[in-house]
Amino acid sequence: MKYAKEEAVFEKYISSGKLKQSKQRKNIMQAFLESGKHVTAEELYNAVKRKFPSVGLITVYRTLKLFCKCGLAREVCFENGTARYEHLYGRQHHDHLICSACGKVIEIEDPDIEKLQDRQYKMHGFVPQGHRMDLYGICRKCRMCQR
Amino acid sequence: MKYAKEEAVFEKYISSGKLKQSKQRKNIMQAFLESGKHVTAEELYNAVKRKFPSVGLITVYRTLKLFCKCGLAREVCFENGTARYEHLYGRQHHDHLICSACGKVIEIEDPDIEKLQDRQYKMHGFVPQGHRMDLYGICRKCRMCQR
DNA sequence: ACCGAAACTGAAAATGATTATCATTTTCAT
DNA sequence: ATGAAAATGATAATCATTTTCAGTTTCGGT
Ligand SMILES: [Mn+2]
Ligand SMILES: [Mn+2]
Ligand SMILES: [Zn+2]
Ligand SMILES: [Zn+2]
Repeated sequence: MKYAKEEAVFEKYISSGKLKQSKQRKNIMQAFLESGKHVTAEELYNAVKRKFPSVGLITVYRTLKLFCKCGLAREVCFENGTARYEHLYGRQHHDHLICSACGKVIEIEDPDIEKLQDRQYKMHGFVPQGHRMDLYGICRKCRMCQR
Repeated sequence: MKYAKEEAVFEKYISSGKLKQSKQRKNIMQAFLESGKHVTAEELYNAVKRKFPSVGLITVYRTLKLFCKCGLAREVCFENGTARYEHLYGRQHHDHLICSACGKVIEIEDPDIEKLQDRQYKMHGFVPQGHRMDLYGICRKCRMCQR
C-alpha cells in the first residue's frame, strides 16, 4: 500500500543478511512510517504500544538501529542528549533549524552552504563522510507570545 | 603570569556573584588553561589529580560549568555523547572538522558559511541564538596508513 | 507438516555520563 | 575571631541506551 517501497527496502535488507522477519518489526516499521518527523525511541515505543501493547522498548531501540543500517532512517541528536530518528527514504540530505523555545524543527537544504563545506574539506585534505549543521534560534511565533 | 587575563575574568565572575574562591577552583582552572583543546571532564580531572590528588570529579564538572558561564569555556559535543570543553577566551566563534578515524579536530572559521546561515535565519523568521556545524571526514594521514 | 539451528524478544540488570543530596569543611565580610 | 553562606566530595540518583540471558519464534531443509 502506502509504504510499499519502504517495506521493500527493509525486507530486502532482512533477507540479504541472516536476519529474520518478525511481527514486532513489522509493527514498529508501521508505526515509524506513520510517525511524524524526528521521533524519539520512547515516542515511537508509545505509538507502537497503542496498537501492539506487547512490544518492548528494547526492541524498538534495536529496530531503529536496523532502519538506520538499511537507509530508512537517520539518527539526529539536537542539543539535549536524546537521539531522534527521521525518515530518510526518498529524502535529500538536509540540515535543521530549531526553535530553542518551542522545539519546532525546520528542515533546510542549502546547496550554497554544502558547496562551501566541500571547500573546507578540500582545503584540509579530508575526504567527506557526512556533517551535521544545527541552527538554533527563536521562531516568530515564540517571539510574539513569550514577551 | 601567562594566563593572567583568563584568571582575571574568572575572579571578576566570582566576586560579582555571591561566589567564593577556593584552591580547587584555582587548581582546576590552572589545569584547564594548560590543557589541550577540547578536553573531557574526565580528562581534565585526571590532569588535575596528577598535581592535586584531592580534587573530586564532581567539582571538576561544577567548575567547568562556571567556566562556561563566565565565557572562558564552551561546551562542544561531537558524535559520541561525551561533552568536551574548549577554551573560549580571546577566541572567535568557529566550527569543527573532525577525522572519524583518528579523532583529530581542526577548527574552521568561514565567514561565507556564516553569512549563508544568517540568510537561513532571516528566510524563516528566526532570531539566531547559536549554531553548531561539525564536518566529519577522513584526514590525509589516516588515508595513507589505514589502507 | 516437522526439526533444529540461528535469530529474535523482552525483562532485568548493567552501563556511562552527568547531576542531586547532604553532612562536613572552607571562605570571607563583619 | 565568628558565623552565615558557599564549596566540597562521597554516595546515591538519573536517564538514555546497551547487554545479558532464558524462553520464543522464524525458516531453510527434510
Ligand atoms: Mn530532518
Ligand atoms: Mn574548537
Ligand atoms: Zn518556537
Ligand atoms: Zn585522521
